[in-house]
Amino acid sequence: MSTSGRPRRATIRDVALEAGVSRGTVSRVLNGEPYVSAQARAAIEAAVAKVGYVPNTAARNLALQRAQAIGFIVHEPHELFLEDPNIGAILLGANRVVSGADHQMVSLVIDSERDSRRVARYLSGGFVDGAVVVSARQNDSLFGAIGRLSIPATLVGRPPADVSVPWVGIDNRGAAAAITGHLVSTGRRRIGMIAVALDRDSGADRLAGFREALGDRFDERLVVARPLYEYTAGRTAMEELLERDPEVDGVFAASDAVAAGALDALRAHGRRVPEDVGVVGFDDSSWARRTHPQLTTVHQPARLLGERAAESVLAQLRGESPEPVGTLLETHVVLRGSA
Amino acid sequence: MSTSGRPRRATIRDVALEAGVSRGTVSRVLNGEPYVSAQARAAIEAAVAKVGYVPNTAARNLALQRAQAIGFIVHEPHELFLEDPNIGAILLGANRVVSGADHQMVSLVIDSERDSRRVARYLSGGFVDGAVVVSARQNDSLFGAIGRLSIPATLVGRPPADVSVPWVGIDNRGAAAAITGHLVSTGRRRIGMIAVALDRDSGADRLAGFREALGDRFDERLVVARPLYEYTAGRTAMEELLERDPEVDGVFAASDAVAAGALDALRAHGRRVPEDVGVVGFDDSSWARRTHPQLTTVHQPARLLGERAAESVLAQLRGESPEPVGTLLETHVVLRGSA
DNA sequence: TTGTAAGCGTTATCAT
DNA sequence: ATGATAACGCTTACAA
Repeated sequence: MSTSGRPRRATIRDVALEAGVSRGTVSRVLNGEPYVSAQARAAIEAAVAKVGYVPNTAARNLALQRAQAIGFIVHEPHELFLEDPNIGAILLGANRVVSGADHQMVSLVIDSERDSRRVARYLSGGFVDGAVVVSARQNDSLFGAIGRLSIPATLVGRPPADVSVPWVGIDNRGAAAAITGHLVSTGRRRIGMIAVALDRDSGADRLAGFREALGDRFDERLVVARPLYEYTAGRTAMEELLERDPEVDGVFAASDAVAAGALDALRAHGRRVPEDVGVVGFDDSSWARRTHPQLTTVHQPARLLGERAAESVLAQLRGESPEPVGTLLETHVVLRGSA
Repeated sequence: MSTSGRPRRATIRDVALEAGVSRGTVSRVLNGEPYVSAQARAAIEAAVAKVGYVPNTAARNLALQRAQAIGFIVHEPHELFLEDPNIGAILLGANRVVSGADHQMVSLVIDSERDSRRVARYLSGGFVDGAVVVSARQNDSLFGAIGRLSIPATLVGRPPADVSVPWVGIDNRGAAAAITGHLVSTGRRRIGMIAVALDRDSGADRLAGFREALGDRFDERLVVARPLYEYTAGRTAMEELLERDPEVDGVFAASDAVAAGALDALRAHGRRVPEDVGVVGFDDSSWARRTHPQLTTVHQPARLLGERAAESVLAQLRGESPEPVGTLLETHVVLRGSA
């Protein structure tokens, strides 16, 4: 009388038994190696089907010392991971090249200290061979983990000065200066900014570009800051801006989602856009075409950023370019109705 | 003269050597087990730090026969995975309970036959202990894989009749009937529908509910179908509807994103909402509050769906409730300005 | 062409 | 309280 638990999953051993060959031969067939008799191959294939064999990847990874998987790590509140079309496009691009290389991309979202530890643990296994890291904070504990594991990683966005790791990004500062310049050149005199995520390179650099473009005209009372790139942040920040100075006639919002919020706040206060105040955004995300009027904004090649980052990780995996190096991708201003 | 490759990662063995104890003791300390001398513990902790030990999860999973990870599988074009706020909310909910149970959630997106195979392979490893499956098609090859692996899985949405697997969902048909009823009861006479994703239970059921609510008044010329829940689908479908019958005074769009598109198409054709035509959506997603006017729609507890699905998988992992069973969550109509 | 056996890094049982 | 040692399922020399 045997107590039967949940049916054990078939292993190579079972296949070998069934086919009347050794495990080594089974493994060879499974991996499409040459030097196996047609006879053995047929028997093994039949046996695989019969016992319902599926390979155990954990064991395989352990033996092979690799996982055929790349992590896509986002350090961002979950809400934003979903709302932010930029991250989405980056993910899309990365996934395209990762699957093209026949690796599996696994997305991991970090939203707390606990998450951070769990992800570090996850990375430490043979679970992923490398990682694309998005929207890390300037002082992210993740950097420590990645360094310790010495696992190939590439950042999207510029890393803090003291960590050296390959990265791809855009010239946030230059782009911000360019679009602010558009506001200036179209005659706006009292220009404010809704600055966001100043704890990240993107946020800080966009503010720097704004300041640079305005020169003497820069008035720090006209910049209001928010922690996250969100629609509602745009609404409330715009309210605050109008309170501080009802005469503002130009606004640079640090992202399109934020600009959309600003637009609605302006409408609520009876301001016409672009007649009374010109508004510009950043990203050229799907938000930009859904506002009324549509947004003048900075086009950022988000998808391409993802592709490049993934390619960089794969290259590192192949042992190429060991030294960290940053790549800047081009941006450009796209003119629509809002300014 | 030794050729030195990339530095090998430290193992338990290295720690044991360094600390002058056996591997067994190290393992015990690492797993916080009792019955270890303070002395040994201290020595081991020092050694761990010194050699920079990080555990190998693949080996651990192999030995333990579990991965502490749950897959979140979305069968959807990547673009939509990002745009669809519903999926986002489901993911959020699932992730909340998965991380709460100290498991890692890994998201896998299927967008091609090749992806499908790769994901099946991935699942087959010791990589995930179970899976939450979202937006599967009625004849999804994934079902085969999951059945073969006999890995605990729970669907979000009703599975096809011939597969028996636990699921959570909403009464799409009843909800669609209810919101269509609102259109009827507010005096709309020529009511059309923009039906979407008829190859999935949600899409088909919403159409069924619409038909049911209209009874004799149902006119199949007034329903135009689209494959995916997208904003642009709403725009073009609304155009088509206006062409087919310029007199339509009510529209049920199968999702809020689609309704938003319809709204913009109506505006472009000089129709006022809700004066000339009433529009209702489905989901009560973030879209619903960003349109002008805001949408009257069906509230669907997306986040809760994700939580329940994840809980169900965890329960199965604990060996509970072996037999498949479906759960329906409540929805309700929320009235805003669009109808 | 095929079988044998030694790893891969953990955990867990059983002595001690 | 701790040390051996046998799994876990797979790959891969090396022998035959």
